[in-house]
Amino acid sequence: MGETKVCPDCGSTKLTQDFDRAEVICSNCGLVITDGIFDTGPEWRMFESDEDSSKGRAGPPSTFTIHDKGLTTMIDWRNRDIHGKDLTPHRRAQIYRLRKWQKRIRVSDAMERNLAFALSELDRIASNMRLPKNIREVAAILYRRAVEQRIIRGRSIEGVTSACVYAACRQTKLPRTLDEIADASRVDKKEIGRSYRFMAKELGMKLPPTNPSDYISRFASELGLSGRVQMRAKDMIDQAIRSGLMSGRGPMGVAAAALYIAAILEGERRTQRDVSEVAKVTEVTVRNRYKELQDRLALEVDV
DNA sequence: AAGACGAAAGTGGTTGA
DNA sequence: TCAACAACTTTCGTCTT
Repeated sequence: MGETKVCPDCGSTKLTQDFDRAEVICSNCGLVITDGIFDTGPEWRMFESDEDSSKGRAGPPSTFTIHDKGLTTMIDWRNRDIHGKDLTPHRRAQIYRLRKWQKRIRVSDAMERNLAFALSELDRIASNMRLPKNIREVAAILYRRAVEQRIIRGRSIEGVTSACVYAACRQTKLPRTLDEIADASRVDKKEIGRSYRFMAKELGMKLPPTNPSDYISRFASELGLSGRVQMRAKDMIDQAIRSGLMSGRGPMGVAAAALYIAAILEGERRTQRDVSEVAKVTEVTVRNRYKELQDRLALEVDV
């Protein structure tokens, strides 16, 4: 690995090798560079056989308790055998070594258990929200890094996983709102936001503020609008942003308004109510943004 | 009757002292 | 830590299609 590589996504040269798997990861955006599939399956499922594993994903994972089912053997500290007799020196040395390994295994065990829970939680949230696989992968990587950086300390696992999902969505340019994620998980919006901000700082990921355009395709398909409308809406947003307007405005409101106007322009009118519903803002906000867009961009919209 | 509009008061989050 | 502030929401009455 002599040649210097560059992240194809963000252009950063800070690529790091992931520990236990032969993977190169961009430390800026979390993108996996090598095409090796990031398969979370085999590893974290550990030794607890395949029996129920974690495909069933309803409700709180029952696997949580199963993890140590009969598997965490304790080695007694007394140097006696089951009959209470003393052990031979040879035997004692052997037991000593066993204890040592027991300890070591248990340390990594705790981490693995943490990961196991977190990743199944991650999967639960992600499938709740119908997120594409690549987002889950990015989220999983972020979580791994969060664990390595000791970020979870003092924070709930669920909070951090939710934050990972949120971050992953944004990185992938398919942003979801904190509310949406809060709905899909068991953590409230506030907590997710806190965890996210902390993570962003600690992991040094710089995410640009959400671009309203990123919402367009999702909203549009939810409203059954054509590609032409989407194009038009994105154009409008680009124009507005480039001329410095719309700053400080909520991206979803902007997206909603642009979509609303574009739909009218293309003869696919939707009501303000419908648009505001998918964008999770109120009609009033749609109206306000739409007014601004209208006279700031000098659009002629015959309503 | 449904949708669009806008005023006014209320809410939660950010910012700056 | 607290108050000021802007964005956004809620509510509601009126106008338009």
